[in-house]
Amino acid sequence: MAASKTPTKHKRAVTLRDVAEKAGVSVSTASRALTPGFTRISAAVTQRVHDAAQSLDYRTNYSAKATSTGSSAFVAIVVSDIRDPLSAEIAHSVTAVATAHDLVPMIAGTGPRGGAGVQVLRQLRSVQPEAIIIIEPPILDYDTSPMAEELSRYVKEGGRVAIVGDSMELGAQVTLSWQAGATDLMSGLANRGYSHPTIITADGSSTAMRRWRRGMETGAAQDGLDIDTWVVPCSQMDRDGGYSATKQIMKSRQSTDVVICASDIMAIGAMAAIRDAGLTLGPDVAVAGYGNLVMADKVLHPYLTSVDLDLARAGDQALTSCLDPDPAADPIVLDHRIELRESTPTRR
Amino acid sequence: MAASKTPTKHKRAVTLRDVAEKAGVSVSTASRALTPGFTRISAAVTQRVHDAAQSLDYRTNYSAKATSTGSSAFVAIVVSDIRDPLSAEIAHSVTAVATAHDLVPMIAGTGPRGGAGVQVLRQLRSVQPEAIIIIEPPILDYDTSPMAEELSRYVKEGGRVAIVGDSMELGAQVTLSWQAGATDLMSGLANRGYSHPTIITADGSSTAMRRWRRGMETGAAQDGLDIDTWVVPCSQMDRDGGYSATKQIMKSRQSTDVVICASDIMAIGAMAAIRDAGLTLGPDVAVAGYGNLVMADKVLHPYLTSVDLDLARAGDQALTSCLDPDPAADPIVLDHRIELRESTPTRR
DNA sequence: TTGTACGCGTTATCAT
DNA sequence: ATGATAACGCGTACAA
Repeated sequence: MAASKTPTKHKRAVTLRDVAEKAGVSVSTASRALTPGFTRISAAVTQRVHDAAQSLDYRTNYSAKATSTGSSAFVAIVVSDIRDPLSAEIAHSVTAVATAHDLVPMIAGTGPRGGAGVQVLRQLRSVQPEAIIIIEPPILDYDTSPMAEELSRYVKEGGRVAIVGDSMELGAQVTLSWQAGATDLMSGLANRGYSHPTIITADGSSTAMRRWRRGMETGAAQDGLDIDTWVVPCSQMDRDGGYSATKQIMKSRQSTDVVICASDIMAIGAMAAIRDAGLTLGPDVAVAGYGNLVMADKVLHPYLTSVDLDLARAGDQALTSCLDPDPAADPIVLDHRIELRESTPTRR
Repeated sequence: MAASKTPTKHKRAVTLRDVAEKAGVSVSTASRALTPGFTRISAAVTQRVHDAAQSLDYRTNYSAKATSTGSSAFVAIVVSDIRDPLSAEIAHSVTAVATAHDLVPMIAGTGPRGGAGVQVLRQLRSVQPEAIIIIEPPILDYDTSPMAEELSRYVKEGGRVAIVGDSMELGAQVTLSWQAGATDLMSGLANRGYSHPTIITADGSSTAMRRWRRGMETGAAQDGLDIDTWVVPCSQMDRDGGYSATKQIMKSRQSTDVVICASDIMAIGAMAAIRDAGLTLGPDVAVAGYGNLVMADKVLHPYLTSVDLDLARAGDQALTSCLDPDPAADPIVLDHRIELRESTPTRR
């Protein structure tokens, strides 16, 4: 917690004044020559200044620029844990877009259950980034209102905010396709001949999970199917949770012909449970996941039926729409793409 | 590539001047009152200033502070791809330590093959962070000298650098236990009765892979074992690469009793190949991985024999040692822990 | 087209 | 112990 004892005194880096002197012009002329959009300046001088800058290896001092202009060239990305593959995928797309816009991405983590969230946001407010992008995990097991309050202060100061998730009504909203994707997946499975689906979802007040479940129900209703639901605790949305849930499902609901998991990781556990029970994956009981994570893809490729959530566009949309001067009132719902693969073969 | 067209003009946030006015003191007094280490100031004034700051919800402007002091409270983390689980794990530990030191972590990606690395570093140089931490992937399939050159400029300006990896001789060095860990793993397997190991490694000039291979050879020599080596292209260090390599190994080298993969992901593929060949994993042919990734652990827990590389400490070591005023000359080699699990059962 | 002068918010130096 | 004032590096209105 203590501030670092000996803040490094940087040796004076090359400054704009140095460039100006070397080019034989005033500082302001040098500044203008190096500003891309500037026209009223002679080509000769522009060239001289650029040459000087290059030979001195000059870099603009962002801090100074920020104090001068009031805007900072930073974009802050807040995740709960960067190690979470889904968060990482979205964060990656934000960084890519940010870099393309000459913005410097910063990443901060709130820690488990969003514990350090408020502290992190306070720190970020000191940095005055152009925008703060909040990436929420699909399972949100904590209260987001303290963070929302801190964010609203940032907004009052003119900051832009985008939320990838559903918990806060603040700034630009980008939500993954939890509902429509679920409906389409269910329809797709019905088309492949499945009639007794059991879905594994999570308890708690997660909006994403609620939507997912509703989407599944809608899809089932469209095709006149009954749907069995198995609920696991939020903390069990991993391989082990999927494994034990599936094991019990196969004991208690033997008519089940497909297990649909709310995450790919759980689906991996489900597949293991089916194999360990001596059943054949697919013909006996099929498995579908949700999210189409690169990681799961790497592990199981090309095998697990899943729903691609277009995560790469999530970051793009979030950053673009919250930097957009016109505030798009409605939440942006991302696309999805059903990926029917070998884990759910067509049923005769 | 274009700069964002309309840099947001932030409304004037609360400034130190506002706080000073509200507290009825001068700006400099307010500044001192809010600086933790300051003594020569009356308790009453300190209290008034803190109250004013709190009621106005004042936040220090880091940019202004940076222009004034010349040091910036930032730590930059450079990875090639944040989605890589190994990089993410290390980056996570850096962010945790950085936050504890009141430093703001920034993450930037170099893109595939380090393509945007130089550009990113140039941008970071504009930010003048306290330190830049480079996290290299174990398989380095590109030339790092352009980045090294850019980094050396940063160092000349007084910046601190740490490299988690082996490719650059610059700043503080932290290297994962590629060699000793490999030796220990091989010994551990020999103890469990394995006598015909085949290792799957990657070609190219990766230092990490070279060390790993040497470590394996050392371990094998200690126990008087012969070692078979299978080399795959760098680009094939994934599940599919492990799968097809193992398939061919089992055809051509039927005496193999354990396949040791240079990564957990490849090991997952290897396990699938063994099963698909109708063999029993373990008794017929065993499999070991390397890295003990959380991800692989989640997918296979508690199953795959692997070597834990103490990634959580990597970030800590990197940041701490490069901020340390005394430059530790020797590279820091991290610990490892052999995890012998069910995928390599004791052989009778 | 170019230079002068001032402001951004903060810390550091010198008085008092 | 406190306050006035000068820096820090850069952008920019204004003047030339």
